[in-house]
Amino acid sequence: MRIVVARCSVEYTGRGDTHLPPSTRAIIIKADGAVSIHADTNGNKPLNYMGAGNVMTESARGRQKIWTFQKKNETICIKLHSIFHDFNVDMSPSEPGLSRQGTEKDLQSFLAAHPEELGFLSPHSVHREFDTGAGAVDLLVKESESAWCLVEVKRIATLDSVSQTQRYWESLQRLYPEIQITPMLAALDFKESALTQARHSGIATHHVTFPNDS
Amino acid sequence: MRIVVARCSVEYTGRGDTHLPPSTRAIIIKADGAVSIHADTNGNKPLNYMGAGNVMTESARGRQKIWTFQKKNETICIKLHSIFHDFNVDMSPSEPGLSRQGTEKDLQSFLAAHPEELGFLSPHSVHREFDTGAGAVDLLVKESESAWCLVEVKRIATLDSVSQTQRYWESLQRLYPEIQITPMLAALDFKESALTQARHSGIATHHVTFPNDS
DNA sequence: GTCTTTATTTCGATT
DNA sequence: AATCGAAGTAAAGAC
Repeated sequence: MRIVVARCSVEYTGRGDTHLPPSTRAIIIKADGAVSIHADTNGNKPLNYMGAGNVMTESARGRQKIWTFQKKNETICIKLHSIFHDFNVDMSPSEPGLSRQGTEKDLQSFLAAHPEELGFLSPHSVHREFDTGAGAVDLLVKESESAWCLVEVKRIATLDSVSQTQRYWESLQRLYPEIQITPMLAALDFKESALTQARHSGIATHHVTFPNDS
Repeated sequence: MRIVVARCSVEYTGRGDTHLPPSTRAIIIKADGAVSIHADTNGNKPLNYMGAGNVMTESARGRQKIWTFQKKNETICIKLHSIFHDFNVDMSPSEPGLSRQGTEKDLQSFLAAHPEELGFLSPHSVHREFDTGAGAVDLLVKESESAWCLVEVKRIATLDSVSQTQRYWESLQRLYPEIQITPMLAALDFKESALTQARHSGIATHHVTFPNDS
C-alpha cells in the first residue's frame, strides 16, 4: 500500500464527470491498483476514487507530476502540486477478511429451517431463492399442492420491500395460475409506511425475532 | 487526519455483527471522527468502518491498546497488537469538495426544461418532485386538465425503478380518480428485465440522451 | 429525528 | 466479462 499526502487536483470521467479543485489530501494506492483520494472530512467515503484493475501512468507537465489511472470506461487524473509524504507500507498479502453475522442471508437460512416462526406448522416443503420470473423470492413455502406462500425476507422492510414482494407475487401467480399463492413480508423491523402499503396491497407482514437478538 | 499502520483485530456490532481476525492494516481517523480500516486489497472499500459522529475511548488490556468508537446504536472496537506507524497529517480545514455533472438530478432538470425530449410538445405545465402519496415522482406533466403523465427519471432503469413507477402511478390515480394518469419511465439506460416488466405493467419507457453525452 | 431516495453507488453471484 | 439483485449499503434531503 502506498500512501501519499499531497496538494492535488483531480478529474474523473466515466460513470459521471467530476472535478476536484486543488487542496491537500491523502492518496491511497493499494496493491490491487485501487486508488482513493481522502480529505479530512466526508466520513469514511473518499472524495474521488477508482476501483482495482486499472493501468497507472505517470507523466509530467513542467515539474508537476500527473498520475493517470485508466480502466475500460473510466479515467481518473491526479495533478500533484506538492508532495508532503510518500511511502510504502508492507502488508501481509493474505488478508483473512471480514466475517459477518446477522445478515439478511442468515435470517433467510434461519427462517427456512424454522418455518414455524412464520406460522407454518407443517409445510410440505420450503424452497429458497425460488425464481418468480421477476427475480428470486427468498422463500417459497408449499403448504399443500395447491397453496403456496411466497415470503420475502428483510432486515428492515421499506416501501421498496413491499413493491418487490408484490412484483414477485404477480409474476409467480402468472406463472402458476392454478395455484393459490399468498404473499408475505417478514422482517426484523418495519417502517410504518411499509406496514400501511402492505395492508393496502393485501400482503401479510410478519415481525420476526432473530434468535441472537437480545 | 491520523494514519496508523498496525497489526490489529476488529469487532463491530450495530446494523450487523462483524469480526476481523488479526492482520496488518492501515487505520484512518479523520477530523470528523470517521474511522476506516483498510487492507491492501478489497478495492477502495475499507474492511470495516464507522461513520462520523462517534466517541472514541482508549483503554488497555495489559500492554495492548484498545480503541473503542461508540455511536448511537453501533460500536467498533479495535485491538492494536503492534503499531508500525502512527502519524498525524495537517490538512486545510476547508476542503472545496467534489463537483459532479451528469447526475440524475441534472437529468431531471434537463427533462423538466425540455419536455419535448419525452414527446410532450405542448404541455400545460411540468411539475418536479410531485407528491404521489407514496413518495414524490420526479416529473408530473399535465398535458391537459384531465390528462397527466407521471415521469420517473433514472440514469439506469432497473426492476426496482419499474416497481417504484407503478407504486407512484397507483397511488396518484387513487388520489385523483377523475384524471387520466399515464406512467412513464425515462432513463439513459434500461436493463432488459426492466423493459419487459414495464411493458407488462403498462408503463411507457423512454430512452433519453443526455445533451453532454457523446 | 425519522423516513425516502440517490449513488461515479459498490459488491457479489450468475450467466 | 457483462448482468442483475442486494447491501451493516452510506449520505443527503425532506418532513
